[in-house]
Amino acid sequence: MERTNGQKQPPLGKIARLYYEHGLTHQEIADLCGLSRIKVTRLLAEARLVGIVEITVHSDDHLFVGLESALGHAYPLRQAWVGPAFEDEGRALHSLGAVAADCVTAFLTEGTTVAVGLSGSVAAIPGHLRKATGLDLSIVPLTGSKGGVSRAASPHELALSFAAAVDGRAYHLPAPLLARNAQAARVWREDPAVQETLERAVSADVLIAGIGGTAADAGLLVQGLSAVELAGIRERGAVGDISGRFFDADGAAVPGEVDERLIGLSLEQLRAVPVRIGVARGADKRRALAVALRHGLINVLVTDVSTAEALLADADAPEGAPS
Amino acid sequence: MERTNGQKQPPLGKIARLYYEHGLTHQEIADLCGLSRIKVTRLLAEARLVGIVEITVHSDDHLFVGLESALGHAYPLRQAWVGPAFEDEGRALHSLGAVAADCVTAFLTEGTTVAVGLSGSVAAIPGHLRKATGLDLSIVPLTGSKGGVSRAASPHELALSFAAAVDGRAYHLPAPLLARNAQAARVWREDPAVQETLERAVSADVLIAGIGGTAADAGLLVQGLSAVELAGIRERGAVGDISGRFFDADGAAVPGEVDERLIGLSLEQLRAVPVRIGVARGADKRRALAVALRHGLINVLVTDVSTAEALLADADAPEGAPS
DNA sequence: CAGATGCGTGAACATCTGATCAAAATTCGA
DNA sequence: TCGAATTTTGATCAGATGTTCACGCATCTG
Repeated sequence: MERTNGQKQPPLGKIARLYYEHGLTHQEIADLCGLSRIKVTRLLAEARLVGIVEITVHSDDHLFVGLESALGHAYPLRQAWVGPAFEDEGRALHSLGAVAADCVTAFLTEGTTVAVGLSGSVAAIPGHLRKATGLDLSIVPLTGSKGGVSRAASPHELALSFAAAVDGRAYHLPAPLLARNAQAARVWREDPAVQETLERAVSADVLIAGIGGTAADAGLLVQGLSAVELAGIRERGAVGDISGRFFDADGAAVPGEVDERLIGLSLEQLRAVPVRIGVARGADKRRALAVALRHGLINVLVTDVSTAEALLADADAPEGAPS
Repeated sequence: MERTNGQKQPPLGKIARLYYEHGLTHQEIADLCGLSRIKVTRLLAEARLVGIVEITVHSDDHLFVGLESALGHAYPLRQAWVGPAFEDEGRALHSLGAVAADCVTAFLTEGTTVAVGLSGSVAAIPGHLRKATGLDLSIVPLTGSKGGVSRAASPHELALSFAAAVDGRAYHLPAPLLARNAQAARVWREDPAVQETLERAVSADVLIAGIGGTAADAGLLVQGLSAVELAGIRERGAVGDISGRFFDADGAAVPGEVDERLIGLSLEQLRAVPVRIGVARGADKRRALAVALRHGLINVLVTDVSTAEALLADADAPEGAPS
């Protein structure tokens, strides 16, 4: 009718530029391009999502310097990164991912190998990473993959996302997270491809993993276990897990059936990685985090303000169970 | 001196990051940092201004492809860059600067020398340029500097801004734009420092200048002339100027007292630069632009939609003076 | 020292933006 | 071919943002 050129989808770049560089309002762009305002709003959102629009903050400022250094004194840490706290779980995850992304980025240098664990928090990272071209980075999964519940459930998928985001190379660990039984697990571990990737993970420079609690929904791993299995693990003293390996209040491995079925690095092997970044937040994780920090399972902490404050409180009352 | 709420000025980087990376609202940041919402709004604006926050659009899309290619056919141009049109002069200038910045950037390669002319439009560019590190760029003024009315009035200041923005090296032309008289101008031109910079300008790879009209307020140069001088120039057939050199309807130089007093490249010397970017918009400039384009004084055009359309109309009615 | 001038601040307002929801269009399957 | 499910679209509205204005505090000036 009136529009002679209104047929094709207008290029995102044009819209984005009109908005961000030329300062037109959504409405003005809509009029100019023959679209509805809402459509422009959505196209702009897409442009940001896809990465056509990139917003960078050039600054080394840390967000909560005080808390970060306090944590560094209270626990044996190389670094702590603290982000804002949120009521909403979705926002919290998003934000934590942003902090974690800044954190890993700080550890990337030429040829760095990063091992990634299975964790919802870790899955939130790739979206915030920015290309670090020319660094020749390698990304390795820490464990096998869990049946396809959600995308985040597979460290392999995660490794791919990371690799795509930072322009690195991803390796595959062709095995399930949990084998049917101890016997099957042993078979998997003998697979040469599995062995190769696990070795690569052991010798990684940086490790990034979530910390799981032992509450029923505190972590992706826990969610894959039956109530019975979980109860057994708790009975044996487990307070949390890192990359699928449960540990007790002394930071020691918790043996058992689940542990034998799991395909991935052992706690001792994890310790071999010099930089061990733990990402977690929330009341569920408080106990597990405190232990992981105190016993050096984790080296670098990424968390939010409220968890950080809780951890500082725990540090003052070391052994007494905080309730 | 510290305020009662005990907060020192919080770092811009923190605020910017909370907003752009973590998605807090201004209000939330204000509460978190103990500031008023408005203050946060202002700090964020400052962060963008200073360049702590950088918004990049990764796209090669041109804004008005149709107009740009039409101009390319109607006039002997290498390229045309067209931006949106605005009622408001301030916005128009800002926007034109953004387009011009994209345009010059497209011509920057290793070791490029850019010569910058005296122009309000050109002055709007540096704010939109982004660092192109490692290119070893040189920025040279095309003319001497005008007495300190506004910052934009000095090509030297401009060259410095450009150089700072793209991380290049700026050269100085230590001379006034207009000498007291022809005699004084000759003396200035004999100065070795002046000669050296002028030579550098003549052999520049890219030239970027505004186009001035002959209306009383159409251009920075014109504003510095007396009504009598201006009348004289118009009588001799001048329709506009580029970098201080007036030209007539045939694109030929307009000699005279002003021309002799001016310190800067001649029209012929300007033509020696392979890429000649002209930046201008508005009804005032229409006439001058059409001539400059038709006779190849300018090689690459940066303008806005409405000026572009006017120029296309002029191209159809070549010689008849459009009034 | 009073008055003038400029800068920084926050309140109120106007505008812009993004989320929600319902209608329309499209695709897919029977 | 029709209908159902899914996606796309636009209207409405709540909330976020930015601008304007008036005030207070500081410094400058006579």
